[in-house]
Amino acid sequence: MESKKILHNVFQNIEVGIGEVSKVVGVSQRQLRYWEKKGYIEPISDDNSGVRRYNLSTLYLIVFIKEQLDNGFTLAAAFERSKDIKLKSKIVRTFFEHTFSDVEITDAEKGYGEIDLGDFRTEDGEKYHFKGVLDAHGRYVKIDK
DNA sequence: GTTCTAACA
DNA sequence: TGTTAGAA
Repeated sequence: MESKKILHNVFQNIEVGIGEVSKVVGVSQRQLRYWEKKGYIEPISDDNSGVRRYNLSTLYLIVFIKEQLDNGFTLAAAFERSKDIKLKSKIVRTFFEHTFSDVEITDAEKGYGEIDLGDFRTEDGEKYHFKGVLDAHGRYVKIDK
């Protein structure tokens, strides 16, 4: 199997118990159960033991909500913001799908390189090839027609 | 020892 | 929201 898929599988199958989540993220178990009752988070559903397990994406959600809470937002506001972030992330991911196919290192010492961003088209259908460049001049894009 | 629900503070 | 009780 392709290593990319294996990794994806690994991350997809990571499960964390409520105790560990609580300890690591700094959210009480009581809060976690309350958020669940409110419908903001959901444990992995496949087991009927009644013991809560959370997957990676839920863990990210929990961390995000915790951060928002620390920044003074209410729980409801935090959740709304998480939905916003999730949608935006999806848009970005879709747009950049199958890009970043290659990165050429131009200066290993200084950490410079060129990222192949792939082909994009304009509204009119004209195609361009983009490269993201990082060098002594900073970061910019190169466009080839 | 951990996690569960429910209830009280 | 914290904390505790008693059970699983």
